[in-house]
Parts: sequence; C-alpha cells; structure tokens
Amino acid sequence: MRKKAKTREGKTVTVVDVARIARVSPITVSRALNAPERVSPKALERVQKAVKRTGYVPNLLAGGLRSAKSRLVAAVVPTISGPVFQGMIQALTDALDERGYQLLVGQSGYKTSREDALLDAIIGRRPIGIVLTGMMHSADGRRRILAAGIPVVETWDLSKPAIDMAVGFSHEAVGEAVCEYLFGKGRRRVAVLSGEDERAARRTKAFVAAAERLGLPPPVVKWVSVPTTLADGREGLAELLRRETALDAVSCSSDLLALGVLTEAHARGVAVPGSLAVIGFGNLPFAAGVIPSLTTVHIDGVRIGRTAAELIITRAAGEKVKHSHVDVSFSIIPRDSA
Amino acid sequence: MRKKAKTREGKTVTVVDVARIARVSPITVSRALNAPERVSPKALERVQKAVKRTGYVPNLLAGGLRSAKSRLVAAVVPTISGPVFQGMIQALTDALDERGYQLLVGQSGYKTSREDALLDAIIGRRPIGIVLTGMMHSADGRRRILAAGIPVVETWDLSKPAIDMAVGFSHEAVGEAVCEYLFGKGRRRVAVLSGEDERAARRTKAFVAAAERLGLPPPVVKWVSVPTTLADGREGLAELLRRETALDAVSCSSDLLALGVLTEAHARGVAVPGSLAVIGFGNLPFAAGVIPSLTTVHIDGVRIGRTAAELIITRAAGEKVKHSHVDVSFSIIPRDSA
DNA sequence: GTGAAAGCGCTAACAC
DNA sequence: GTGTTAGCGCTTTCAC
Repeated sequence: MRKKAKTREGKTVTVVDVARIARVSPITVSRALNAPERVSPKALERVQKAVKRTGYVPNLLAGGLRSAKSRLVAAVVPTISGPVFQGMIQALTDALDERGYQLLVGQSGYKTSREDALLDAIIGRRPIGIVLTGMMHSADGRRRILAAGIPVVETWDLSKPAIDMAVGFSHEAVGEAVCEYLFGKGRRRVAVLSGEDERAARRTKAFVAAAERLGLPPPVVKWVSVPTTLADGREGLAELLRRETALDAVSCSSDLLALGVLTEAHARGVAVPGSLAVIGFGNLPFAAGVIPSLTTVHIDGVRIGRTAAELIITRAAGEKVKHSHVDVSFSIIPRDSA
Repeated sequence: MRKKAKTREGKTVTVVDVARIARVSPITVSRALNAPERVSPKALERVQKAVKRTGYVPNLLAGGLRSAKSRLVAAVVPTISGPVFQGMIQALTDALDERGYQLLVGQSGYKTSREDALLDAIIGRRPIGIVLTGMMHSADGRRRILAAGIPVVETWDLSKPAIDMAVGFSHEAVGEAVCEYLFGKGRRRVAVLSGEDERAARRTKAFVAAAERLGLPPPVVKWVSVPTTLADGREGLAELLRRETALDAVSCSSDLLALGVLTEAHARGVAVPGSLAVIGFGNLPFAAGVIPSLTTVHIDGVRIGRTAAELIITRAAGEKVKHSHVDVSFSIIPRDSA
C-alpha cells in the first residue's frame, strides 16, 4: 500500500484531483459517481473524462466511513471446502455483487477460540449484514452482533430460535422424511451412518424417533468423524453389517459416505437396491451418475444464498422484510439406490 | 447500519468514549489495542476494562483510512464452487486470519463485462494484496491493478508471464507427464477427454505433443463444456470408443469426468485397468475410494493458498520476497485405474 | 509513556 | 445543479 496511482507529485489520486481537472468541486465528483442523475450532463462528462484520465478509483474506506455504508456483507461458514455450502456462497456472492456489494468470508472452523477475534474483524468493518452458517455464536457472540445492530441471517438450520432472520430447513424434518421414505419402500432393518456434526446428529435423532414411531426395530447407528470421506463410508458399511447382518437400508449423512457404502456393497457383492437400499444427503455432482444412481436429499443452497442476500439488502435499505424466516424445505430425489 | 452499540446518548461507541471512561487520551486507547507493549500496564488495564464495559469494537474503516492499512486481501476466482479451488481458498483464509487479515472474495465467473466493476470494488477497498486465479485481466485490468500498486499473486498457472508474483505449476508439464506415464504403462492408443477451459486446453495440447514425440498415433480428443460432470464422462467415453475402438487409455481433465468414464466402462463391461487405463485430475475426495481406485494428478492447493498468503503478507510488511515465482509442482498418484 | 493537533478521503448537511 | 463547510473515527506526527 505504499505506492499507488499517482499524479505528478506522487500521491494517490483523490476526488480533489479529479475535481480540479474536471473544474468542478469535489462533491460534484462524488455525485457524478454515486448519483449521476443529479448532475448536469456536461459536468458529468467532464468528470468521467477526468476519472478516466487519472485512473481514479474511489476509496471505499473513506466513503464508507463518512456515509456509514460499507457495501460489505460478511459470511461465516464452518469451512469453505466441503461441497455443501458452495452453492450458497456462490449464489450469495453473485447476488451481492450484482447489487454492488462484496462478500467477506470467515471460517469458524472447529476452533471456538478465534471466534471472538473473527467477530471483531467482521463487526469492525461495519458490514451491512452478516450471514451465519450452522455453527457458532457463543452467548457472548450473539450479544455482540445484536449490540452492533447488524442484520443477521442464519442459514441451513431453522431448528433453533434465530437471532434475527433465518433461511433454511428443518433437519428434523429431513431425518423423519428419509426414514418414512425407506419404510415406504418396504425396508425394515434400517441403519444410519452419520457424521458427528450437530446438524447431522439432529437428522439422525429424528430418523431414529421416526423408526420407533413406525414400529421398526431400533436402527443401528454408526458415527464417523467429520469431514466424512468415502473411506468412512466403506468402513462404515462393513461395521454396520457386522452389527446387523439382516440390514436392508442405510441412510448416510453425506453423499460421499453414501458413495463409500455403494462401493463397499459392490465389493462385497451386496446388491443395491436389491438387498440394500442406500440414501445420501447433499445431491453432489456425482450422485446422478454413479451406478446405481444415488437416491439422496437435495437442499437448494443456491436459493438459500440468494434469499439471504435479498433479506440483507432489503434491511440495509431500511425496509422491513416480509418474511424473516424462510423455509426452503428439501426434497428426496428418488433414484436407483433406494 | 442505523443503530449500533450505544452509549447513553444513542451513539456508536468510539475511541473517545473508551478514552473518557479509562481516563486516558484516545491515542492511548489506540496504542493499547494495537501495540500493548508501548503502554503502561495500568493504562492498559484501564483501557481493557473500558473496552469490555462498553463493548467497543474499533472501526476498521476509519483505522484503515488513516493508516492506509486495510488488513484486507482480495481473492478472485472464476467460481467458488468447483472443488478445485476450495483447498486453496480455505488455506488462504486460514493463513490470513491467523495473522489478522480478512479475505474478500470475488467471482470473475465467465462474464467479462463486470470484471471492471469487480476491480473497482476491490481496488477501492485498498487491499494489501490480490490473489488472482486462472482467468481474467484484460490488458486494462492489469494496468489498473499495477497502477494501484497492490501486490498481486497469480495462482494455479505458471505458464504466462506474471504481472507481479505467481504460485502454481505448469499445465504443460502436467499434460506431458500424464502422457509419459500412460506410455510407461504400455498404453499406445491414448485419448483425452477435456473440459473447454484454457488451462485444461493447455494440458491437452501438451499431452498431444508428447504423444507425437513418443511416436504414438495422434490421440483422439473429445472436448466437453465446463463445468464438467460425471455424465459428460460417461457420454465422453461412449463417443471416444465410437471414434476409436482400440482405445487403451483415457486422460480426463477432471476427476469427475474420470469417475464418469469409470462408470461407463463398468456399465459396458470394459475392464479397467485391464483393457482401459483411466487417469483423472484433481485428486478429489472420492478418488482413492472408488473401484477401481482412480489414478490422478494431485495439486497441492493448500500449499498454493498458504504460499500466496505469505507472499502478500511479506510484501505488505514492506519486505522483499525471496522467490516471487513459486512452482508447487504436481504429482501423479498411481492407483488402480492406470 | 503519554498527549495535542492534524488529517486520511470522502460525503451529509446545508447553503446558494 | 452546484458549492462550502464540517466531520465520520481513527492514527500519524511531533512534542513533552
């Protein structure tokens, strides 16, 4: 940040420079850039010419400071990798920069220690909104965000009471629906292979509860550490079969796990869906193409991202949002594996 | 951004408020927060107490404006989805916020039109560095970044002359190495299934050139549009076999394509690797687990991200970097499919 | 070790 | 439609 675009004397180009060259006042330059319709055509033209000549790029830090509008939105996800949140983040970025906002990303990861520092860094930039995914917010964190008066959208999870706004679906409803789906297909000895994260756990719990309600024997549940891998799926099926030989269905907390289960089943000569039904979660790119194609739960991440962006932009404009809690629901995509 | 954390009179908490409560001057508050060692222990304690009491969060816009240090790094990727860049972005975010920097993400997507607006938004925030991936920069874009004097790291591609710094590998070297690998395995009728993006195209070109040099018959090449899918892989193999029945190896520009080829081969009863060798690119999470396990090219995205962060931080500190061009190379992971 | 004054670059508020 | 003045909240500079 030492050397920048320069005028003759080696300083950064500012509104003042542009104003001098265009022979107008600085404020006219500002208006020409931010509200061209409030400036006379010829002043506008002179400014635009001067901007081009000097290569002037407005300092958004200064503008944001003065106007208290940062044009910044912050998103916090547990981790950017993991295909789950990608669609959402992409849609968020797209929707935002269509309207001239930028996205700041933070990873809460699995360490709570730096959550506080992350929050400082975010709040300190005075974003017009924060998109929170899944995790976090210690009681203290919630208080601080609230105190800062920044609109917050919590995503992916409608289960607990939201701080402010929320876009997502009910993990409980997913777990229940999956169990009922398998039941509807005539499966009776069902198992769950689940990653050890909170939301997967809630789906699993709801699945088990539904099984009980349906009069099924208690599902065998195998937990694997996150992030879940294909190898976990292979080992997982092996273990599940060890614990329950009569198994006729496995519900997996991710498509990658499900792919592992399919792979292991194939290796063992277990027919899918003949003797074993397999269902995943996420509808990843490969789900439709594998053999047998994978029945899975689809979440419309793109819609989540777009909706979150809209909510925040609406609030930033000072308007009230009609629906501060949006349920995007989910769908079970029936394919060959179940 | 209307209401914020408040003191009694309903205004945002600022250094001045904290200073008053701690009975020191504003500058001492600033120092207590940014350089605690230059402040006496008791002043420090009083400030910390006052900060906690008021819930003060420094306005980074103001600080950045005055000090010309934004603590912001911008990254531009074609698209955030697509598993390829994930590791890099994650490592980048991690490395940055360990040092107290945040990442601003922009997607250049496939539309060049808004590239200019994106650049304005980025430069306008005065980031201490920009990480560019793959695409973009019109001649004009390059000039503007250069003019802004912001350090730039181009990633993933060492082939063309860099604007400033670069971390990546040579796509040509990959194409060549893959061809030689297959040749070394005794394959003679080789084909390429490649996505239509620039970098994949360069790998393909190098592959074809290597084949010629090795005295192989010209490889059959099939192009598919990006982003590549598993289905493209299945159709791709079908088409390649139509064009060349004696095929004994396929090099794919992504693991997803390769998975599609494996799937289609399996469906057709074509033995892999027996009569057909398959090699991918990316080493995605499923590559090791599928049957047969997928031989593929691994790129250390995490290292790319970490290195890029280091380069930028070093430059931001005003130091010279030793190596402004880092080749992280690549490796072919030999597995069962080839 | 601490403070007073000044100003980063912009735009809100109020003239005219 | 345009300009003047002031000030957003912080930190640099210089003085003590």
